[in-house]
Amino acid sequence: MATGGNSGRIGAERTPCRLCPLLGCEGLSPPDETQRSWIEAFKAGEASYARGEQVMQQGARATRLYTILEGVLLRFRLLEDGRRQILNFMFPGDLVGLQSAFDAELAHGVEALIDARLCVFPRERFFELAMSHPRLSFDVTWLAAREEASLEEHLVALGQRNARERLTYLAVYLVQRGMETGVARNGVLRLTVTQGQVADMLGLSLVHTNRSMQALRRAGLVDWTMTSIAVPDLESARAFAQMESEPSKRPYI
Amino acid sequence: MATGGNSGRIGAERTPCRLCPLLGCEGLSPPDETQRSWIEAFKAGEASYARGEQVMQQGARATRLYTILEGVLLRFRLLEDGRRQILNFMFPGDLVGLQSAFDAELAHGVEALIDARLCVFPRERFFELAMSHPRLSFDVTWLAAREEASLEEHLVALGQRNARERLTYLAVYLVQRGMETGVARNGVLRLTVTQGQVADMLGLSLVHTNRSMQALRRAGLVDWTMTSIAVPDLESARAFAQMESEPSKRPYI
DNA sequence: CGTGTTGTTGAGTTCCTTCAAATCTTGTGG
DNA sequence: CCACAAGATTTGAAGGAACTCAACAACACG
Repeated sequence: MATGGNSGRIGAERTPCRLCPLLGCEGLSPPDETQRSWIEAFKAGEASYARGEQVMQQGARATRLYTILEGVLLRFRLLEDGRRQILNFMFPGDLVGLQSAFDAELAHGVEALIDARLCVFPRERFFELAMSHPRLSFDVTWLAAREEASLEEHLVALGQRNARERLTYLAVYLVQRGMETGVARNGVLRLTVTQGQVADMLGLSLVHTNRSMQALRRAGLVDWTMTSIAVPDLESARAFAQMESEPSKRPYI
Repeated sequence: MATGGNSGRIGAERTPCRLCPLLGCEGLSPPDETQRSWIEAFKAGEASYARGEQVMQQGARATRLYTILEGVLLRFRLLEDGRRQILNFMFPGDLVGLQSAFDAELAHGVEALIDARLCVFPRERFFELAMSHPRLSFDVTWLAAREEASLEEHLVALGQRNARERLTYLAVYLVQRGMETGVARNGVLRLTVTQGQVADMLGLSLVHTNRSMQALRRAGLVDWTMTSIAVPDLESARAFAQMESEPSKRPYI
């Protein structure tokens, strides 16, 4: 882990958009013919990253824009003294590096939580695309708004909930996103998230995260292990964490 | 306060866009001729809200989209048991109700922190605008990305900082935004934000918020009173709260 | 077989919360 | 203009949630 090396080269393989793995996802509404062909023209290639590799470096001025074809990434922010805050987890269909499309330097880093395959778009053509294809641009805004909604949920969790509530909140959030994107089934998400990562996401210490997880496991609410996150009863977990709304369908690039 | 009544009627007054008060703002880059005329055509009128009035109701399905001409709003999220999380403060030039543009029901409420005047756009024509004026649509995406960046900052604050750091963070954030939008000068923002509101934003108890404020006042870092927020030395305050980047300029609607 | 990462457990401390009550402000109506 | 009510700030004291420090066990990896 923490290999540091920024490999993730653009590979020769190039899945044609009509075979895009995202087409099979429940939670996504597929683009129409014309859209697809334009996306295909916009696409620069694909890139693969191994678990733990950096996809984007905080502070850098990114030149690419990505869509996740498969895998899970995480976005985080580092502070000078070494503390870090994980901002969000990113699933297939999510857009990576929107900020970078607006020429500012990246305020966060992105790394692969598990092996991932990304679809690459050249940043400099983003503006061009937005101008020539308002419909796609609109969808991008939609995605941005949805990401914003996620962050709001996280904010509510950090601001208003205690450790155990935060943990169940995050478990439900992840399992839910996993189910939408075909990564999870039956309330079980097979994904390796270390307790350290959870702690950095929820603003808790590692030790307290550990103890709270154990409490939730004993209570039968959330079973978060090294290799998977399981929420046996989503409804009661939602009730425990005071969660309400379920998310809606979305378009994708 | 908490007048409850949702007045805020669309008034007869209608500032022509070429006299828009936002044109005077340092932090905003003005639209060109064609853009302005299209915005003007899109505009449905203006609405005024008194301090404490609800602009948008959580759970409702909003029919309007707003831009703030003057005043400050706050966006919040209520939980069933009465807890509330303030998500963000909104300043002149900000877009209110973007989420509602995507037909989902509002996950947050919006209320006027001080008397405010808003520019009203009909929600149902938003899509139409996006399709016919990609440039403006692009700017909206820009705004959404910028709001997202704010939320990320808040998230870092709640997740990684202690009470006093959070308070100075918020003070700096507010004063900075105030200066960009012409509401603040010289590190002083004349704005009534109650300690209860601060507590609800930062995820702290009212009592602890109070004591931490006093500590910061004694330390000379932040002087947060009933009527204003003052940060004598922005740089040392930033250093204390471990803040780094300054925000960039932005377009507006 | 050591080395590094992750998970687990114990003990003591700090930060923050809760409860409760007093003071100060603000607004309102007589 | 004063009295009163409602809201906001302030202060004290006690309890609890979460943190730090420290050590050890389990596991993967080369």
